[in-house]
Amino acid sequence: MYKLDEQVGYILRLASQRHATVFNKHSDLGLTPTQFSALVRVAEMGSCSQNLLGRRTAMDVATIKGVVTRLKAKGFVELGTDPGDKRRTVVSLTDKGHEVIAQLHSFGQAVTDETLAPLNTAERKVFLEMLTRLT
Amino acid sequence: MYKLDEQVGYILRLASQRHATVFNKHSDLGLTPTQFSALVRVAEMGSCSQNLLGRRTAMDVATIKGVVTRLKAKGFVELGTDPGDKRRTVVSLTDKGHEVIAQLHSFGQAVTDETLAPLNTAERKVFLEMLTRLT
DNA sequence: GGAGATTTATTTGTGTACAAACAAACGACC
DNA sequence: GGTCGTTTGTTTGTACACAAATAAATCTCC
Repeated sequence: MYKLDEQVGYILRLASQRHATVFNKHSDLGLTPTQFSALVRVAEMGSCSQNLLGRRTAMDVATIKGVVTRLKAKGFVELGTDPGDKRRTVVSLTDKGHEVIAQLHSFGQAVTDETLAPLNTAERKVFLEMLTRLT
Repeated sequence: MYKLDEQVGYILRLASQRHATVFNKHSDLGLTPTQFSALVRVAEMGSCSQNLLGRRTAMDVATIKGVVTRLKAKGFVELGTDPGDKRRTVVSLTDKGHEVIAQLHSFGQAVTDETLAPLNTAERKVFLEMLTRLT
């Protein structure tokens, strides 16, 4: 018998909502989970095109446009044009962006730890490995 | 060293996106995952208030209002007022809604099976049990 | 150097997701 | 029956999430 509560898609939504709650509880830089991901990824990459950033953070071109716009408005990134290709918008961190990266890493680790709190260390490893196979 | 690709929140987003892709690939009634959940839940409950439906599908009051509006526009549900409490909007299935429920159950099962395809039967059980503990 | 395919980005539209403000209705208490 | 707290629902606003249409720019081929 079909039960909504046992469907992986439905449970994924509930788990994501709880993760969002944990994220918002800890958040103090006014960033959303999506903005956080984009910012952390720009820091990893040093600077990159908007399109590549979207692809490296699993965001649609329209979505990353909005996220980058808001990160710029918040002063964490600055935009430029690629001298070698006028189509490209180059995204890089501002000084302010650089300053908060270490704090974002700590914050992100705390969110992950609290989200995974119901699982022990061995379970976390198994769970993340399986979840990753579903992506 | 902090890695975005290893954070549970980020991986949950990727898994949800893949699930959405699987859902859209199979979908032929023009329903979104959220509308599907709401419709299947109304069928389970026989009829219920909009507020209860929202709570039983983990949707905010503003969100369930929109979802119910669209399900009504698509002809799957009808709305009424609770004679015992004028505040309440009662949501129930139309004939059309009743007609598609068996099909929705099959479709939902297919989506779940395909989403979980990278895991074997034993792994699925373990995974769903752990995922449920994170909700 | 012109044509055509592809890439990058913007814009518009639809559908969530949720916070917050607001209003009608209900029930408990006096 | 009036007050107050709570419940249910609507509306507005912000932030995604993504499809589709559009345009500028690039690259390849002729």
